[in-house]
Amino acid sequence: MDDLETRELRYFVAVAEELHFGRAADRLGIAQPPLSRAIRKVEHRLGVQLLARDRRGVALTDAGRVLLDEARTALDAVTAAARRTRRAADPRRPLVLATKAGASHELLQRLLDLLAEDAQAAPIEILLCEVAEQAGLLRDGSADVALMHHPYDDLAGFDTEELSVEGQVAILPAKHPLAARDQLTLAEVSNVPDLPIARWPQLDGTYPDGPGPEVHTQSQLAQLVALGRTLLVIPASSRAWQWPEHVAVPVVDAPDVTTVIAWRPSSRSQEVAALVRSATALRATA
Amino acid sequence: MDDLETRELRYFVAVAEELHFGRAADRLGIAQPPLSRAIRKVEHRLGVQLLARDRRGVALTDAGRVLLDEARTALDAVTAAARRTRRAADPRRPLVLATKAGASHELLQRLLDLLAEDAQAAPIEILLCEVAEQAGLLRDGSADVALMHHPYDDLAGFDTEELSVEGQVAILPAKHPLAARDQLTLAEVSNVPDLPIARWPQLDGTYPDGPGPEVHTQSQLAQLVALGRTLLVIPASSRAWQWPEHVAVPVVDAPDVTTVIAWRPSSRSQEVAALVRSATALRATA
DNA sequence: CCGCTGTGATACCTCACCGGTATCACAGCA
DNA sequence: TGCTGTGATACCGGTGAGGTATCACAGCGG
Repeated sequence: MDDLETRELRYFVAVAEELHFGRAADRLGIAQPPLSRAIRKVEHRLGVQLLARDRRGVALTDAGRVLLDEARTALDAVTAAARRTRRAADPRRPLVLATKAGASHELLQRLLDLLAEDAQAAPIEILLCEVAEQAGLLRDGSADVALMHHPYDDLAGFDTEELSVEGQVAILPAKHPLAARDQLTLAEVSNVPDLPIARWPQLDGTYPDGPGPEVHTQSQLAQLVALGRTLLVIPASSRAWQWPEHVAVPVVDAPDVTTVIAWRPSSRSQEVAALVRSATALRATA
Repeated sequence: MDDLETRELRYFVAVAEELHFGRAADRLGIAQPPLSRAIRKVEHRLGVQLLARDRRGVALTDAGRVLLDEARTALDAVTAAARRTRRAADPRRPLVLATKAGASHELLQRLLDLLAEDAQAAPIEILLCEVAEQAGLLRDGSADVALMHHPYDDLAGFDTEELSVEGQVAILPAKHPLAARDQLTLAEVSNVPDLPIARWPQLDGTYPDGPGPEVHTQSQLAQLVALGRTLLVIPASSRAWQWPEHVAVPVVDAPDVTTVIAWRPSSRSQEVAALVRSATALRATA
């Protein structure tokens, strides 16, 4: 079997992301020539052209795009293997729960309270992350479970249990005329000329086109709202947005958001199973 | 980052499976001393003891068990990366559909007929496999989609669409008294002294205890039934079991079996999506 | 008690290959 | 026609993977 080595995968990902051998080599901490050689070797081994070098720049071929995607998940799996093994050997390892900072605050609080009461429960560690990071953290073994939100997050590849369903609110600058309303519709908020929707980076790191400001952290966004530059529509339970300059107005026709607890389906740990059981028990008391 | 190399993962898996450095080295085609060194190095790098060597034999530690599991999936992901990349570069690549030999025969026939009519549809290749192999084939990129059966197969980690639901039948030797019945119950078939249920290998390759014969392919099983040595309960649509010496009797209280089409959630290929759409279209006409 | 066998670990050597430096070939551009 | 920036090539040195020979030790049969 002519398996690729993880080193080769790392190299390819670096080049595919930078689209520049020099910068990629820099990022990897090696010189450019060995990197060029390594990539050619991979191409030769696979019998496939991955990069189109046309003097002055590099572009991904179709096959290269596929490998970029596959290599990322394969590398995640490899790091996860090391991480989980180390944690398995740690006698007092806490479970790591990843969640978006500020989201589902009350639910999380109740979950932690419940676990605190239960002397049996494994210790738990909260890993707060930015939007849409949870999937990666689960995949590379940085987290054991995550709170995620349908339809915002991509739940593909995980097992989930539904925890709660809630409506959404628009977060507006307090001074804006719309902030005085006691309810809004999607049509009303989706096209406010002086409050264009902010744009998040896509998977490849580039930003979609549009009039709104570019952001990649929640605090940036919170500040932009406070400054009266944008608005957003989020689940009602989110607590990252309670600045004095913010006003939350229910959006009556926005799709409901479901908070779920997610974990890797192959996780056979009883601790994870017990945690999920505790979390779902909260539903009854909700 | 101290990522493990795939070579190291392969080495560890070999030792963990053989529980014997010499045999593992043999299987890997290298000598024993480098293998010992490589494993020690991994243990040192992770700071974790993976194997308990106690003179005369090797045993897995808890952490070792975790790594064995994680390493297998990581290696699958790496092989999948190479395989899918190669296939992406192949202009006339067919989609590969994995299914248990003999199962859901009519459904498969109708699906192939439907695709044959559709000139647009990508060419498709059928990969027949033994019981429970489909998950591995999907994971390591050998197959794009699979027909799987709930609750028999482990669907964890895949996206699925339900295709059909059916009852189960007992397959019996024609000469056996129970073969004359026109229906049976689970209680009746589960404990027939002269027809003990056959035993399949578990994940680790060992067989569970019990009176029944050990099998690992369907044809072995088919023959054992014909010989009057065992019986089995399977979905009504299975066609691998129509030997003249076999009789199928409905088991009225057996749980229904759902045939699903499954694929890797991260698969972004339109061909796969189109195939799934075709398959689900069959439901309406069923 | 003494070999004998089978285990993994150790010692030591060799050479492949990874990575480094220097340089080339070439496209854009003043 | 140089200058700059790109990736490819040439060549060299050191690390480390893998080989052979051997050890240390536990069982076990005589």
